[in-house]
Order: sequence, then structure tokens, then C-alpha cells
Amino acid sequence: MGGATGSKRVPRAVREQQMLDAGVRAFARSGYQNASMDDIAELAGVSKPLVYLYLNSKDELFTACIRREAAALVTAIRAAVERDAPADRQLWSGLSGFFAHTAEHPDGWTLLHVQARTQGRSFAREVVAMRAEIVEFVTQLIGAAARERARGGARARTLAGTEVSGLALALVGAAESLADWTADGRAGGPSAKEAAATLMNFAWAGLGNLLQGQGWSPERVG
Amino acid sequence: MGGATGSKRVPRAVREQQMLDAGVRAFARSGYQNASMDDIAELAGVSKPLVYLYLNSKDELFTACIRREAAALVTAIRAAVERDAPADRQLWSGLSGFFAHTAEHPDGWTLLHVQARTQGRSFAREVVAMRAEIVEFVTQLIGAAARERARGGARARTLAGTEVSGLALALVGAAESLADWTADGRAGGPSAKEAAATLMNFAWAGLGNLLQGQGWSPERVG
Amino acid sequence: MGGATGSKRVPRAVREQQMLDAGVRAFARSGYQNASMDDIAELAGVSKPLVYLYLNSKDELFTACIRREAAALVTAIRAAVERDAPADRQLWSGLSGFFAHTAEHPDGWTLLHVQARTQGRSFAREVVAMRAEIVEFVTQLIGAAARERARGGARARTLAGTEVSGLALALVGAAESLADWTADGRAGGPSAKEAAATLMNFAWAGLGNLLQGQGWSPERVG
Amino acid sequence: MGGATGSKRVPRAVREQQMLDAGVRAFARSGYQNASMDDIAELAGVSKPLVYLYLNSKDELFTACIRREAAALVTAIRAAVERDAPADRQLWSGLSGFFAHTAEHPDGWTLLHVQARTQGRSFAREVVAMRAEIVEFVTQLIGAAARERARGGARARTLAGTEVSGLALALVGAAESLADWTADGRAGGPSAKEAAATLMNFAWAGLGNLLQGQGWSPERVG
DNA sequence: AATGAATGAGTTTTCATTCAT
DNA sequence: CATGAATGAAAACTCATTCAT
Repeated sequence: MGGATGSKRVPRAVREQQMLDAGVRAFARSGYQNASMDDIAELAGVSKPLVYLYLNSKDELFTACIRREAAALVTAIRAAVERDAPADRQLWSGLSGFFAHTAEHPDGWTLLHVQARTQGRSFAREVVAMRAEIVEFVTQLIGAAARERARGGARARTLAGTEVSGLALALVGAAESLADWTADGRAGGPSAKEAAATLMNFAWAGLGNLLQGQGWSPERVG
Repeated sequence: MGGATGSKRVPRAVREQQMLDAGVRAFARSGYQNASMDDIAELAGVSKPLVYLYLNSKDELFTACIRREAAALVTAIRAAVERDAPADRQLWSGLSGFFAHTAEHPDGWTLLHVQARTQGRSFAREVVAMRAEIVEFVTQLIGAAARERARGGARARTLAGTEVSGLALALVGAAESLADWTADGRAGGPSAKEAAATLMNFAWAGLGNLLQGQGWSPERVG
Repeated sequence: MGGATGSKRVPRAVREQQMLDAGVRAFARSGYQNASMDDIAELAGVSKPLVYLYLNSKDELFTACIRREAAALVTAIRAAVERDAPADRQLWSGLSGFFAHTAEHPDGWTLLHVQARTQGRSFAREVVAMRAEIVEFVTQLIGAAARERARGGARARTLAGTEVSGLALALVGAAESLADWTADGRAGGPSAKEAAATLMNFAWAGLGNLLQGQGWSPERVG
Repeated sequence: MGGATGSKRVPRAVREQQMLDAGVRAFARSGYQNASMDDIAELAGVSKPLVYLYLNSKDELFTACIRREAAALVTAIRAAVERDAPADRQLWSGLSGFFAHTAEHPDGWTLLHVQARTQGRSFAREVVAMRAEIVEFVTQLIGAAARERARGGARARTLAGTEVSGLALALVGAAESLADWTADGRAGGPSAKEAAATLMNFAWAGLGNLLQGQGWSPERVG
């Protein structure tokens, strides 16, 4: 009862996925500490010793869950990006993929975004690495945009490293915040494409202005 | 050993603050579950029973910590906002206050942003309420900006409610993301004012464009 | 709030009685372990240290409660017995007094009958002593009844010590059982005099038969 | 050390009985509060977590102990009653069974008679239910006795309900009082059959007189 | 491939009791 | 006469983890 399958003699690879499914779900909903190995074993429809046989410890199980979900998310984003399009179009398509994936895998997203950050460093590293990968991707796109703009004849200011980092971070943070909204399950949230468009609206113009050296500053009001 | 003060016979109100200090610190650094009441009592420089006498349970202690830090953050933002300035200036000053406070109280910020959201709905609610308050404030500022723009003679498109919500949410998310950076303690992060300026740069132009009906859309590339 | 009086500067003797009142009530209703010194102090309307100042420890407080209630019960029975009446009348009047007192002091009765027996011997001794006193009194009355009967010309068998003990114990047990009923507070229970009469009915005839050697035996059916 | 068996890998059903054995013993001798789960686990020869795994909580363990002992006592009495014998013989045989069982299971008896009644309503209820069952049985026997007497041609007064209840209660109380004696372990107490006979002697004649309308009354002395 | 039986180590929580004023 | 502040010691309960089959 409550178990995923109940069938006996399942090959290892399949069982492991069942366990990871159970882990992702349990960890996302209850948090690392509150999800007990008993819960997870029951959710996976197997006995506890089997979980240990395959995944060794709660720690490793959690790490495996994070890794799987992080890889899935990155893969989804990669697949969504329209490689040869202009930078803004690339960013938009990537964001759409991101929002679509998180909306379809809310437990996975919660695991990555909420739960994984709380634990003693060893877990966080996995997520930090993934986030860094994404931030790097965004950073590159900003760079590409600058180059495009230059190629188009517009004079483009060169942004400092810190500035770019800040922008990328802000963009990713904004995306995460919107993802929590779309993944929330509550009705009324926007679709993936709407969220992506909102974010582009929000971000792209500012970016353009910045590149033109027309940024906002406290002295220039209005 | 390791106690905060060592002074004996302290009035209740003072002791309670010491306990909350210890709680915020311990919870922020170790998480709710990993911070034991023993740790917290020792950090506060008192015995465990006294913690229970004054704060009743780990749950209530955690809640009290969250509430205190949430109130402090909101108060700091309120105090920083330049009430009668134009909307963008208000937003900027509020953001500056936000970044300054989180940078000065990194444990409090971690407690609110990371830990409180991880430990089940009941705790998260406290933070969600606070966040809603802030989002509401931002939403109002966006509305004010629209009105100012209209008063200034510029034609301003009316934004839909969902749009505004999305923008405010994105902005708050971006701010939170940057706050994690500034509060990180790692050197190299920007100052509060820099972070606020970066965010304004990032966000304000997009907002302006939007109000003029020049938002980005997937069809209009470049 | 909840305190008995709240008035300050009360002479010691009075305060002690207030504490004993609180103790009897709390112990009777919650049991020795479940009644906390905090509860009792609050019920008595004083601070905990004062309870310790006057009664030294929970143990001693409990003992003092038992002693007071035991003495009150024995005194009530003594006062009720019609000294110069025939044995059966004496027994009846004593029982009436017993039932009347327990009905009027249900907490005291519960304390003696239920709570005091459960604790590690040191408490039980007090109650055992009281009970022994009562059993002894009943035993004497049975003896007196035998002598009266002999004086009246009837042949009276001499009862063995064990027999008398058993009878007295049975009678006391029956009385206690009925006392739980009358002291129960539930309506429908009998009055003290009715209970005493029921018990006399139950016991006296058998006693008489026994003395005449006409006791019931398994072999004589019907 | 001190463990009951020392054998490892015992099936659950057996272990549970061992735990109940330990619980009955510990609770009877130390009381609910003073018997710690550590003690009980050690007595049962297992670790504490196993006790919790099988019996969930101290509360449930206590309840399970009470229920088992109550059922055992009732079963023993039922088995001892000579179904088709006359009422007095039935009563006697039931009492014999009662005394025999309590003497053989003094801890069980103490648990039921002393400990269970001390620990708040919820536990007491279990025992009250059992006692009610027994009182009911006795009440029926008294009724049967009246009918037998009538059938035998003797004029038999009809007893009021309250009267019968009172008598049954008194008899049960007397039996309990004697059971404390026989189960006491102190030498010198009577055997089960002696105790039963003493009680029959004590009670049966009075009952007979009552049925003939010759009850004792305060006005009729001697 | 799979599990029922079992536990070491640690956590939250409670309470009788005492100082210092 | 009276109390607010403080604690040592112990108890209930949980959980990741392992063994024997």
C-alpha cells in the first residue's frame, strides 16, 4: 500500500530509479531531515535494506537525487535553446525551456531550489555547480549580445566583470522567483512562455540601455 | 564555556533577546534540525531548561526568531525608503536599505531566505507573509511610476495585474539573489548601494519600455 | 488567577493549610507524579519556593497531605461511633460516619484509597497504618459481638485469627468499594446511611451464622 | 544483563509477549511513571527502539498490558465457574478462580487493581469496563439465587436494583480486598479456596436473610 | 534480489529543587 | 514573609544503519 509497484524481482537499474523517484518526492516535500529512510523505502515499494544496498546512505541517496534532477534540468534547458538564433532569442528559448521543465517537475525544482541549499555544504556543492553552469551560460549570452550590438554598428560599452556577474545573478534570481510561481501548482500562474516573456521584458531593455551606457543612476531621477 | 555573556541573574526580557540571538545564529548556520537546543542554550550562555521556560519549544523558538528577523528587515526597508521622492528613487532607496540590512545581518537573512522555507508550511508562512508585504510595496511603486509617467505627459500603457505581479516578483527574486551574494561574507561582493544600482539598471529601463508599450516579444528579435 | 486567595502576608499556619488543600486536590486528581509542584504552588496561590520553605519537598508534602486526611477520616469515624451501644449498632454508626466523611471529602478519600497505595512504600506505610487501625477496630467489634452473643446464652464458636482477619478485611474492602460509589459524585449513588445499612445487611447475618458454626461450605449447596 | 532470554532473532509475536511480560512486571512494581522504558526494555531483553517499534509508546504499552491482564483474569474466572451448578456454587467456583488467578499473577493483579486506577481516566476505563463485567456477572448470580429460592418454595422478597448493585459491589470490593491479601506474597495468607469460602460465609447468609426480608436494620438491634 | 529483526547514538522535553534578593 | 531567575538529572522518543536469513 503506497508502494510504487509492489512487483518483485525488478532489475537493479529500474529499482534505483524508483528509489530516486521516491527520494525526490520525499525530500522535496518534507526536507532532507524530515524525510525518513522508512518513508522513502515505503514510497519506493521496497524494504529499507535494499535502499541501503543500492544507494549506501541517506547522504548518497540525496546527492544522487540532486544530481539526477540537476542533469535533467540542464538537459532540458540545453534542448530548448535555439542555437543559431540571436542572443535574445536564445535567452528567451532557454528561459522557456527552464520554466517548462520546472513546471512539469515541481518536486525536482523544489529539491534543487529550496532543499538542496539548506544542507551542510557537501550537498550544496552540486547545486552551486549547476547554478554556476547556468549563470555562465547567461553570461555568455550577455557577451554575445554585446558583440551583436557592436557588429550592428551600435557603440557598446564594455561591462565590468562584477557588473556582468551581478546582472546574470539577478536574472537567474528573477527566473527562480518566477519559477516558484509557475511551479506552484496554484492556478492563475502564468505559462512557461508567458513567464519567459515577462522576464525578457523585464531584463532585456535594461541590458540594452546598460550596454549603451545609459544605465539608471541615483542622481538621474525619473 | 562559549556562552555569550556569562553574567548571571539577567532580567527575562534581556535573556530572551540573548536566546533569540543564539537561535538566529544557530538556525541560520546549521538549519532547524541540526541546531540542537543544547547548542542554542550554550550559545546563549544559559541552561536548556531556561530556554524552554521562556520560549516553550524548539518550534516556538524558531518561529520567534523568524518573526523577529522578518520584522527587523521590514523595519529597515521602511526606514530607508525616501517617502516623498519619485518612485524610482523610492525603489532605489528601499533596495539600498534591503541590501544594507541583509549584509549587516547575514544570519538573519539566511534564516529567512533559506532555512525558514525549508521547514514545512507553517514556518514558511511567516516568511511568505513578509515577502508578500514587500512584493506589495514594489507593486505599488510600479503603479506610482506609471502615474508619474502619465502626469509627465508620456503616454503610458496600463499594465495588467498579472504583468505587474510578475514584474514585482521578478524584481524581488533578483534582489534576493543579489542579497545572497552581498550577504555571503565572501569578499568581492558589491556594496549595498552598488547592488541596488545594478538592480535598478537592470530593471528600471525594462519597466519604462513596458509602460511605453515597447516591451520585448519573441517576434521582435534583436 | 486560579490561586486560592491571593492575599499577601498570611500567617504560616494558614498558608500551610492552603498548601495542603492544594496538595490534596492536585494529588487526588492527577496522582503523585502528574501533579507538579508548579501546579500545586499555583493552586495554593503562592510561589514555589514558599512551598519548599514550609514543606521541604514533594515527598513530605504528599506525606503531610496523607497524614492530615487520614487523621480527619479516623476522627470522623471515632466521632460517629455510638460508644455504649451494642456491637452491631456501633459498627453501623461507624460505617455511617465513614461513608458520610468520604462523601463529603472525595478528594481526601481518593488520595487515601487510590493514590497513596501506588507510591514507593514510604507513603503507603501511612495509609497501611490507618487501615490497620480501622481493621483493628472492626476486629474488636466482631469480638465484642461474639461476647454479647455468648452472654445472651447462645453458643458461640470461637473464630480463628485468620478467619477474623479475613472477615474484617472483607468488610473493610466492601466498605471501600461502596465508598468509591458514594464518593463518586455521580447522582444515583446511595446516601451514607443507606450504604451503611446495605453493608450491615450484607455482613451481619453471615457473621452471626458463622459464630453459630453454620457457615456456608462448598459441600452444602443451596 | 538482566535480560529475560538473551536469545536473538525472535519472531515478533513472541517478542511482543516478552515485552508485555516485562511491562506488567515493571508497571506493577514501580508504577506507570517510575517504570522507565529503559527498565522495561532491559527486562524484556531487548533494546528500547524495538519496544517502540512494536508497541509505539509508553501509553500504548501500558494499555496493552492492562488489556492482556484484564482478559486473562476474566478468562480465568469464566473457566473456573461451574456453569450448571446452583448459584451459590457458581459464585464460589468463580471466586475460587479469581483468587487462584490473582495469587498466581500478583503483578497482573496489582497492575489492574492498583496501578491502572491511578493513572488518569483513560487507563482506568479499561479496568472499569472489566470490573463492570464482573459486577454484572455477580448481579446475575444474585438474581439466579433469588429465582432458585422461589422455585424451592421459599417466599423471596424482590430486591430493588440499587440494592442488588450495592450488594454486588460490596462483594466485589470484599473480594478485591482479600485478593490483595492472598496475592501479597507474604506468607500466612489463605489459599484461594479458603479465601473463597471465607467470602461465601461472609456474604451468602446475609443475602439469604435479605431475600427472606430479614435484613438488618438500625432499629432492630442485636 | 530481497527482507524481518534489531540497535547505538542522539534529540526534545520535563521537573524537583535551589539561589540571590 | 515572599519570589523571579536558574539548573542538574532523567525520561520519552526517533532514526540512520546493520545483521542474519
